[in-house]
Amino acid sequence: MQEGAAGNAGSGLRVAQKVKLSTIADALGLSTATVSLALRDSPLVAEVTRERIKEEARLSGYIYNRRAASLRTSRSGIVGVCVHDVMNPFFGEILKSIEDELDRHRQTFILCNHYDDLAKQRSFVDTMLQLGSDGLILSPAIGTPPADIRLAEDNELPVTLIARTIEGSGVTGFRGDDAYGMGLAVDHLIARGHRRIAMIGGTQFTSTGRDREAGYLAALKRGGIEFRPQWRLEGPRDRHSGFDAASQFLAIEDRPTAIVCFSDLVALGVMYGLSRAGLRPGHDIAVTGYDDIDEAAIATPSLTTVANGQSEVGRRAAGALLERLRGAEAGEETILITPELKIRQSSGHRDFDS
Amino acid sequence: MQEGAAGNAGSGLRVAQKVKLSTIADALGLSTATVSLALRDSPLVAEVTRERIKEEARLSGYIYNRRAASLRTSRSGIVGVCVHDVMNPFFGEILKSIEDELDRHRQTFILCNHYDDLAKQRSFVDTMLQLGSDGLILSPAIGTPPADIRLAEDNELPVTLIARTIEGSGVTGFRGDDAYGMGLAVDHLIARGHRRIAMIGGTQFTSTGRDREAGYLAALKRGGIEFRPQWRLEGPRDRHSGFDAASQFLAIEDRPTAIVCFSDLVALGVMYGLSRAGLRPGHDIAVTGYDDIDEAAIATPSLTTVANGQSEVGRRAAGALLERLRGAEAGEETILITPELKIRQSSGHRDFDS
DNA sequence: CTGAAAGCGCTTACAG
DNA sequence: CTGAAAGCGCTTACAG
Repeated sequence: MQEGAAGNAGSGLRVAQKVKLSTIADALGLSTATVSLALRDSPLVAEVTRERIKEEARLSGYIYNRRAASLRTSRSGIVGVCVHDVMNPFFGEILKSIEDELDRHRQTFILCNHYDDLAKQRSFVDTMLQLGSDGLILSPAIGTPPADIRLAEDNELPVTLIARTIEGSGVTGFRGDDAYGMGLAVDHLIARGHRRIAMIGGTQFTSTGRDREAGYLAALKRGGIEFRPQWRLEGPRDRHSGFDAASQFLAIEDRPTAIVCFSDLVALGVMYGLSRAGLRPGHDIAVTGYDDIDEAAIATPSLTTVANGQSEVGRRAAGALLERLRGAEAGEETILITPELKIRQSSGHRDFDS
Repeated sequence: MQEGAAGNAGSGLRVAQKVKLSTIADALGLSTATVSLALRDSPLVAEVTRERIKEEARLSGYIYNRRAASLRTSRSGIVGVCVHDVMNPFFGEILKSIEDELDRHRQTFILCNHYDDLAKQRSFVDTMLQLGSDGLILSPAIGTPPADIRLAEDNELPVTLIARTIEGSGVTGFRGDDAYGMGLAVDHLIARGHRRIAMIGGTQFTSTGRDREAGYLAALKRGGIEFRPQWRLEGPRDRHSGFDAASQFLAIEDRPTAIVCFSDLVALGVMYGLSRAGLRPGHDIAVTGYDDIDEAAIATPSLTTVANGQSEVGRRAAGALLERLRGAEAGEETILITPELKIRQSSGHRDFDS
C-alpha cells in the first residue's frame, strides 16, 4: 500500500526510522527549506535556529542523502580516478597526491584499475557518467581512442589525463618528459664509459613506452653509439617480468655492460634476476631505473634512477581538474614535468671497462 | 526563470540536450514507464518495442541516471572498500579478488585508504552512508571502536571485516590464522637449529600484530627457548621501516641468528638493510616474511614466508557481503583462513650453528 | 502489453 | 529570517 512511507515516526525519536530533513523540520516546527539551509551553514538562517537544527540533526542521527541532493543540484562531489594499477607504486605515489588535493576540497574520490582493458575503462567512465561524477582523472588504457575521452567531455564530465596522453583528445594532460629523462640515464652511463647499453621493458603502445625508447635511442646516437636491435628487450612493465627478462638479457651475444630499464619496478626485478644468476648489479653490470619510487633509495644496491615528479603530476592534475569544476575552460596542452637523474649505487661507483 | 527545464528539445535529436527517459518516451510516443522497463530488459515489454527503445536510447546518447534510480529504489550498486593502504601488496592482492567478485555481480566498488587515521575512516563511512552504498568491506583502522561499525550497520550499511577484526563489532570477519601461521615460521627456524630468533615489526594495536607476536612467543616456548625482550623489535610495518630496523637488529647483543618478520614487506626491507651492512640473508642470517606476496618468490634470496590466503580472504569477504545484500543474516564470527609455510632461500639452505 | 500518477529526499527561486 | 511549492530523473504499484 504505502510502500515508500518510511515516515515521520514522531518528534524526538532516537530510533532508526530513517531520519530525513522533514523529520527534523517536523520535530522543530520548521520547514525543510530552513533545515536544509541551516545544515549547510547558510547565513540566511538565524544563528539560534541553526544551532537548534544542528543539535536535532545530531541527536536524531540524521544522514544527509547525497543522491537526493545531487539529483537536484547536479553536483555530486565525486571525482573518479582510473589508472592501470594502483598497486604499482608509481601510480600509488601519484594517487596519494591527488588524494591530498581532492581531500582538501572535500571531493570524494573513486578509484579504479583498468589493467589496460578498454572495456573495463569504458565501464568505469560509464559509471562515473551515471553517478553524475564531477570529473575524471585518467591514465588512459592502451589503445584508448580520443572518442572515449570526448564522450565523457560531451556529457559534462571533465577529464584530465595523467602519466599517459592521447593524441587529439583535446584535454589537458600531465606527465614527465620521458624522452628527456631517459636521455639523462643513458648519458650518465655513457659518461661512465659504457658503450653497450641495453634497454629492458616498455611497449610501443603507450606514450611513455615510445618516449622513453626514443630518449634511449637519441642518447645513444648523441654518444656516437650505434644501436643494435638485440639490445632492446621490449615488454616488461612490472617486477616479475623484469625478473624474467634478466635471463634473456644474459643470453645476448656480446653482452651489454649496462641496462636502462623502463621503470624502477622493472629494474628491481632485473636486479633480482641478475643476482640470482650470480652477478652483482652495480658492480658487474650497471642498472638504472625510472620513476624514483620510494623503494629505489633503500634497494641494495640502491637504484640509480630518474625522478619523475609523481607528486607534482598528481597535484597539478588534481588542481587543473578542480579549476575546471570552478568553471575554467579546458586546456588542450600536455604539460611536461622535467625529470631529474638520481645517481646511486646500481650504476656503479667507478668506471667500467666496456 | 525555468532553471531546471533542460527539456525535451525535440524528437530525434542527436545533440546533447540531456537525454532522459522522457526524451526517449516522447520521441517514440511511449510512456517513461515503458521505456524504463524496456531498458532493464523487462519481459513485460513487447520484444519489438523493447528493441525500438534500445535503439533510440543508443542513437540519442542516453545516459542512465543512477542517482535518480537509486533515490527511488534505495539500491545504489555501490560497495565501499576501505583498507590501510592499497599500495601495500598484501591489501592489493586482497582487493584484486574482491574486485573480481564484485565485478561479476555488477557492483561498482569504491576504494579508500584510511592510513590508520580514524577520522579519515569515519569520513569514508559517512560518505558511503550518504551515497546509499549497499555495503562496506573494511580492514578497520587502529583503534576503531565497535560503535563505528554499528553506526553503519544501524543505518542499513552491512559491513564485512577483512584482515583485522574487532572485538564486539558483531559482524563477520575474514582473516588468516596469524598466531598459527607465525608459529609455522618459528618452528621451521627452530628445526633448522636456530635458538636465538628475533621478531621484527608489527604493533600491539592491531589483531594481526598481537596474534603474530603471540604465535612467535608460543613457538619459542614450544621449542624450549626462553624469550629475551631485546629480540623483539616492534613497530615496522613497511619496507622502509624494515630497512631501518636492520641496523637496530645488528646492534642487539648476543645477536640472534634468525629473524621472523611481521610481513614480507618488512622482511624485504630488512634484507635490503642486512645486505647493505654486508651480511647475506639466507646465509649469514635467516629471515622469514609473512603474506607470500608476489615478490617473495622472485626476491633474491627468495623469501621464506607464510602464505596468508589473500585471495581467499578477498573472495570470501566479498561473497559474504553479497550474500547479505541478497538478504542473508549477518554472521558474527571471525573466519580464520589457515596459512601455509613456503620454504625458500632466505631461511637458509642448511643448518646454522647457533 | 502500455500509461498515468505518485514519490524517493533533497534544493531553489519566490513570497512574505 | 522563514515557508510553500516545484522539480531533479527515475521506478513502482495500479489500471486498463
